[in-house]
Amino acid sequence: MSETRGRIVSATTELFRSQGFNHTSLKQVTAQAGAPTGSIYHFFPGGKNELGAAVVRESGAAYQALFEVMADEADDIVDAVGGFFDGAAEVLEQTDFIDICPIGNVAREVANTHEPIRLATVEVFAGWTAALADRLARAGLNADDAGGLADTVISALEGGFMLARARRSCDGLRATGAHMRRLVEAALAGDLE
Amino acid sequence: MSETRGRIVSATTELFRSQGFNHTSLKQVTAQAGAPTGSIYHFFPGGKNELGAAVVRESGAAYQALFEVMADEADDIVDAVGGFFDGAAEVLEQTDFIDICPIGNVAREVANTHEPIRLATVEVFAGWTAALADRLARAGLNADDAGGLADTVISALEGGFMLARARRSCDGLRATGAHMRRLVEAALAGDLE
DNA sequence: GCACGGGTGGAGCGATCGTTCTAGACTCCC
DNA sequence: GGGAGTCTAGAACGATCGCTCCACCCGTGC
Repeated sequence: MSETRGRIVSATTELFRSQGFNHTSLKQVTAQAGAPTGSIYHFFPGGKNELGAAVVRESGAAYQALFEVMADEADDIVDAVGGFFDGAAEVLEQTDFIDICPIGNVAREVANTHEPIRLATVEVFAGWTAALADRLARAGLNADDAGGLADTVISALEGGFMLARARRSCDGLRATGAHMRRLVEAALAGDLE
Repeated sequence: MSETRGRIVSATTELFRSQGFNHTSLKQVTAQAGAPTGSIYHFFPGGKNELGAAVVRESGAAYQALFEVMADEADDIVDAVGGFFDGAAEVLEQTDFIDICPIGNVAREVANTHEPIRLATVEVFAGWTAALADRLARAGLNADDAGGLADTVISALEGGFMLARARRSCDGLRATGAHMRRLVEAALAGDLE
């Protein structure tokens, strides 16, 4: 409805990307969004926690939509997985290693301290792994194996982000993507057990 | 030398584990360590940043030493990798998902905002991947492949921690460990290219 | 023209942050 | 015994935190 709400959410998303949840202040949000404090509390009466949860949910949904589009365009699920890692590496390099997944940032920060936001991250991860597992199952994997493999790919992606950003190099992330590609390939070929 | 310094570092390590860098206040550190503010600034004149960097470096070295011991005791590098994931999952469950790697927590928080700590995380990751790559190379892998595979395993481990802690379940972490085991096995068998 | 409600704008609250500073206790060498 | 240096102890500082509160603007329905 209101475009102000959208500006607040996207400004906060950007700030979470580069500084995480705890290091982002509402003053920074108001400055970057060009919105006053009152508007934040108008749209998010629960304050920073509610805003944080909304950011996690909405940008989580956006990433999932992006994955679906890329997977639809790819030749098969193997290429889709490999392409997602390569695409992420490219974006990371182009943005000077700032444009990292904000959900992963927040997830490790709040898991023990901000229960409502933790639940939002769980929802997002569940959506991602379900979307990937579904495509793996449609490619021929049984449901159990598809779930475990999806968890592995998402774990490697998030951990790869962490390593790439710390090092300011995407070499490891690309190598990880290549290994995930290989892993999916082998699983679909029936080499899993 | 001083046991107070040790108490400060280990108290901070515990706090970083469960709340990360930005959410940990020096007041909490003094309370948990039973040491006054003055002592923190005596041992770490650079304040919170210097303390944080020391915690990253020292607990990073401790994890590396643990890995070396486990790898020495394991039958081979394949079992060592698998065992490390399983051991981590067990510890996570026993500590109600609190005892997670503090370096990974801090790494994503500070990568864009606290350069000295970021450099400490880079050093630690370099030590870990070098230690793992060295064992992979000794098992027969060429140096390039060993480096890429080590990055993949460390990424999957850290990402697996993130997922496990958010979900409060280690199922995905164990599945990821099994896949890493399989990946190392395949690489050593020469199925890499 | 007027009342009303969604939304804007920002001053100011108490609490807490990282840090500084000074005073004192303890240990060791002269 | 005395002086130096190491370490402990915590009060206090300015800055900043998340948040509350209220005055105001403006489009819409009557």
